Amino acid sequence: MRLVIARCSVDYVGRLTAHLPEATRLLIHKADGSLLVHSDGGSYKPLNWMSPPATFEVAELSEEQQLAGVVECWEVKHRKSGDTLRVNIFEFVSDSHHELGVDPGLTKDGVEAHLQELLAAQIERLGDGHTLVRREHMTAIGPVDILARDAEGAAVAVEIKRRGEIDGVEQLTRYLELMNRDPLLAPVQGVFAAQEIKPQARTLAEDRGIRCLVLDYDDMRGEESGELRLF
Amino acid sequence: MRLVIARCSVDYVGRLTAHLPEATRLLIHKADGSLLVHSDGGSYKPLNWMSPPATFEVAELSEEQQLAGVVECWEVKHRKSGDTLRVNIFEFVSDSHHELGVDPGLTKDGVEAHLQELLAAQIERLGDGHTLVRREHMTAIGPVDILARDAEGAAVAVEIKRRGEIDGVEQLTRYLELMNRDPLLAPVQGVFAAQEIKPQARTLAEDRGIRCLVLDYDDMRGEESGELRLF
DNA sequence: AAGTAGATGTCGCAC
DNA sequence: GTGCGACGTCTACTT
Repeated sequence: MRLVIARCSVDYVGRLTAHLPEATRLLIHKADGSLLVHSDGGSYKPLNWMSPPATFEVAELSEEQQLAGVVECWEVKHRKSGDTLRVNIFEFVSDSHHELGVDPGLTKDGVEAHLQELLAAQIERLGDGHTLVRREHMTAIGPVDILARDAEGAAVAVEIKRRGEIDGVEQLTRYLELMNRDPLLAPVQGVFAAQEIKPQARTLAEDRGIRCLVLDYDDMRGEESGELRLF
Repeated sequence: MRLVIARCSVDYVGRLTAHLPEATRLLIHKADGSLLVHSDGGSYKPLNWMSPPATFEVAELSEEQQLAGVVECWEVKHRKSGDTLRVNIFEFVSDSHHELGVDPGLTKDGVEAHLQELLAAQIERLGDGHTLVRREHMTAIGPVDILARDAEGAAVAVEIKRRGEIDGVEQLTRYLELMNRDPLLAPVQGVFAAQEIKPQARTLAEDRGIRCLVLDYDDMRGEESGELRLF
């Protein structure tokens, strides 16, 4: 990994064209050929970048570039799409190289999968007398998170999200449309379950007769550990 | 901006919990308090990070940490959400600081906005005799990209995307539902226009009576410059 | 290879 | 601030 602090301007030509005027920035050139251009602010997204796999080349300086004060020009090109990042360097402030080796990578503990697991185990949160049929019930257009039956034995399809937004309601609507054509299931009641449901999503869901259920993650985890203690 | 190359492990606790085992990485600590943890590969997304605004603190080392060989522990906490990133540093390989100043920022030329502009100017691409009513026609749930009328004077609502996927069809469907309740507009014909339309999106659209129109960006730009030459 | 749904998405704009 | 759509989305996973 090469780290360069330099006064530079940057031009990107690819899916769009973009330009960064001259300023001092951090340039990160990774082992896989990718290049990141970072400023001292913003979030993790670079001002501009080239993703791997890419080729890195120090380009010949045109007379125009030399007159403008460019001391080095980098041309980073994507191997497949041909997208190009051109960096005009006016001054090197710092330039270093470090061997990092291959990273063991991130391990994460998801939330949505855990929510599904918890709700399947605590299915009565859907309402008294509810029973679980199965998780990931397959339909022609994809799996419904949870299929259950209410106290009267009627089918209940549950879509689980960490944050409930309109997209999730649309998804559940498509499932319900399909499932309600199946005489063995119909009528199917829809439940939109999430840690947090956005007002617009709730309005859309309720307008379509879909019930909204806010899941308290901490509470559910508490109940889980409580159950564990009993055994 | 502080740049540190260090052998470290990282733990994130926030919307999810995640862990990075000990390895040599690049740590970028920005002026706004944010921290990025990068490996020598992957794309522009860091292995782990904390977005601004955040507080940075060098934490006391527990006995356990000292025994494990930790020489310094950073605790970076998000000011609002309380999400925390803890970096255990086992060895400093490099440590430097640079003043970058405020960045003038990126200027870009978009594509979707340009497509809308071009289609409005070349409205006959919708079909012979079509006329433009307006761009960004407001409805109660948001603006329709283009409202036009066909040769017979019937309303045509156009949704434009760079890449046409199912979401876009759902969006247009919602607009059409609403617009078809307006006696001044109904019946409204839907057109889903994009540089590229995914098969599933096309199937869904056509199933709902929405016409699909593939836009040739280069061709449209060519016609635009051709028109410019005439004047 | 292509399609789909999720993301600690991030970013920018309108209300 | 919240809502909402776009993004050079990226990414992992399934078909």
